[in-house]
Amino acid sequence: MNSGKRGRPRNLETQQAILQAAYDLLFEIGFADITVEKIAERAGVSKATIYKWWPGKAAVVMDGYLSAASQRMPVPDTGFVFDDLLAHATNLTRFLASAEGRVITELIGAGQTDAGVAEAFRSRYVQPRRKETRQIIDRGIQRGELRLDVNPDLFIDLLYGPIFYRLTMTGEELDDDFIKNIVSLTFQGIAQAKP
Amino acid sequence: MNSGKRGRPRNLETQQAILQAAYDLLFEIGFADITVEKIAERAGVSKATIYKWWPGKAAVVMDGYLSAASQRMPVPDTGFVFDDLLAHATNLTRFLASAEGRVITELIGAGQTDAGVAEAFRSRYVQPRRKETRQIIDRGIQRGELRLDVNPDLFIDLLYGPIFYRLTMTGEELDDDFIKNIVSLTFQGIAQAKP
Amino acid sequence: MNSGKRGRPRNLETQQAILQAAYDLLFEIGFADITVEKIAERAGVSKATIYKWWPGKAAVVMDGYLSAASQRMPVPDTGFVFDDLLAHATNLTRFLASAEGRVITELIGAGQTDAGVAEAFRSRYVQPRRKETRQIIDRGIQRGELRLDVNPDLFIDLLYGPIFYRLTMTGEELDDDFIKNIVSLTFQGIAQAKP
Amino acid sequence: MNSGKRGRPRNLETQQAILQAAYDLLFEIGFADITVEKIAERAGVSKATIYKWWPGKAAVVMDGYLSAASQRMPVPDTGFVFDDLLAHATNLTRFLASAEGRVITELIGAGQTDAGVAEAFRSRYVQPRRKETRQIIDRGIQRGELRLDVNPDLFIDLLYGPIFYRLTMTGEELDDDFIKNIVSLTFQGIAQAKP
DNA sequence: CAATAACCGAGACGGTACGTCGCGTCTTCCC
DNA sequence: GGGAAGACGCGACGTACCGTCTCGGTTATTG
Repeated sequence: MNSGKRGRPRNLETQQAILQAAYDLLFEIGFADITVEKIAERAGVSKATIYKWWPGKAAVVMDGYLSAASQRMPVPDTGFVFDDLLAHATNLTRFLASAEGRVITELIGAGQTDAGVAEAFRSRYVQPRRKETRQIIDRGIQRGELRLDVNPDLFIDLLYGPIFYRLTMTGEELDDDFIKNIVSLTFQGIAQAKP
Repeated sequence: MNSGKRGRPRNLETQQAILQAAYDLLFEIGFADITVEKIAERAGVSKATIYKWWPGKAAVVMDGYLSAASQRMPVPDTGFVFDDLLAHATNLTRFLASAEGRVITELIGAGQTDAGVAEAFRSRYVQPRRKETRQIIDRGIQRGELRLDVNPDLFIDLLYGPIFYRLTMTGEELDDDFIKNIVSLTFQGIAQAKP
Repeated sequence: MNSGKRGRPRNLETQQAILQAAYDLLFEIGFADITVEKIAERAGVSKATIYKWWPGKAAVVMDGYLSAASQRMPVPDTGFVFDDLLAHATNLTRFLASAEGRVITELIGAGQTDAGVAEAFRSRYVQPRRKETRQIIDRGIQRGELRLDVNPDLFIDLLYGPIFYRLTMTGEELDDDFIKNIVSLTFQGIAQAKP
Repeated sequence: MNSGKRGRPRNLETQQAILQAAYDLLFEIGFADITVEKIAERAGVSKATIYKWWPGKAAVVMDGYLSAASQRMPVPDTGFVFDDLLAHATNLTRFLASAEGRVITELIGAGQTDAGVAEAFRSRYVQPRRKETRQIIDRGIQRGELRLDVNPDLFIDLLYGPIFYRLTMTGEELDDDFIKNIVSLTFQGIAQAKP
């Protein structure tokens, strides 16, 4: 077993060059046109090295995106859930409407036929984002602004769901108006009924 | 004068054999493992014939699914929007939880990197389903059970969104309980406020 | 079964381009440095096409050599076995001392670890050459110039053996003198003549 | 003062383990399937160590064979050249007909495209064997049993040549009968005896 | 009812990428 | 300072599909 430090150590720069190359190509030519060979060439690395650490193109590219795109979305805190959620959803949507949107979309697509990729996307992208939203929601619950009788994770499904549904299925525009309507509608459901 | 109908006409059976083969393979080996060659072999058809009528594998398979899977979901009509929507959404979810779920999922995935496929999926799958739901919703509006101040298409986004979000992104189970909660929550938003 | 003529027929030029490319490379860069990829590139052909018709590099190259190098050695007929054999062996040796020598040598080498290649070399190179020599020998036997009590194929082993032994094992020069001595000795034997 | 022996000295056992591993593999899987990695693994040695002392696989394997296979063939001395040569050639042939035959054959093959290997084979295998035979022949010459007018090295070519010719080129069986005939013919010549 | 044109199965082909293997080199740690 | 462990660039392997292209043969419509 090699739990010690025998042998030539893995070159960190090499790994990062690979991830960076994958990330760049993702924006330049898109997921479908990426090949392991192109990644290797751009990273100045041999194909074999890539296959040593990742099972295939989808895995490298996903890892490349996930490693680079750690720029956290700011989690607003205005004192009101509604405003917080609206701001957060608007941020997300603008992000998705930019070049990143196509990329995210392709990654989701890749996940539909590759369980490993899907798992990575879930644990490193979806769940963290949900955690952020959970903060906002938990604050709202503590303040008594939101229902107490329903699992709050459902609130997130209700909010994020329509956004990604448009993004991946109907292809309709994700504009600020849409978000405002979604949040409002969602709210009039989840808001504590006034006495 | 050549009024457009010279020569041997296109053999309908051939086309259907291709679509059927594509459809069958979709369930047997999944979208990712399908190849044009396999479709051709199973249909007893030459590859060239397939390429004559479709631009590539994704298109044939999507067409194969869409042509075969025209079994309409029954549109319930109980006299109450809530019950209708709950029944409809439950039907859909059970359908998606079956073997069809994986297939639909793969098709959505394919659409993320293939505009033609996405377009076909939208116009022949998504929009028709939405039309069905529109009927339910329109009846609800006419009966005064639903808000009048919001574009009713958003109701559909709100309802369908979370379902496909779970299906394609979080991978969490789609059980009857989940649907019931989603519909209820959605409703307390879109329902006409009691006086 | 495809005993008929269905499908696009095999392109003869393609096959010949492959064999020609293999043959040329054999002289230009030598057997060891040939790769299937280089043959494919030079022949303007895809690797897959080569692998469709030959099991690997050794087979194509051997076939390429054997197909091109059909230039028969003239079979001399002077009326005397000794002169005929001397002339024939001298021709062969001069041939082997030219650029062809290295090539033949490499092909023999390849045959040592590849049964298919060895078989091809035997049936298409070795045996035909032996047939030629058999003619000379048979004429000698009929004329009563050679022993009748021994299998004449052994004569060929005795004559060709030392030539290829030098070529492949000792590496010593193959000059006309050597051949003259070999033929003479073969004829007269190495034993001291009884007085 | 550094009297030449600083640091850990080269481990002789390591070298021998490498040669032994190469030798064993030669018989187990054959020359073609040997890789430096397999030798290293079997010898419990790192690849780099092998490359430190040999230029490549062919060299190690050849060295491995040559180092291990030093079991000299007994040089018979009956008082008659013919009997001595017949016995010696028969011994050799039986050796070549055993498992060693394939191995020798593969080594000869390797030598055809690798000058270093060929050189090693010649100086450490071919020449020593020839020296042995030279002894027999020299005794025969001194006894007046063999011609004095010809370079005696040619006798060896004449004798060994046909054996290796069969082994490497025609692939025909090397049985005792063949050897007997070859030796006899070599002695008496193929020419019809003059009356 | 024959000519005509399109259809179609079989399958060869040039390409591109795949994922793997072995080479020979290099780096780090351990003895 | 020798040597194992093992990462790495490189180059070739043999395979799989792609999409295209002949072929030979078929089949309906039209003149």
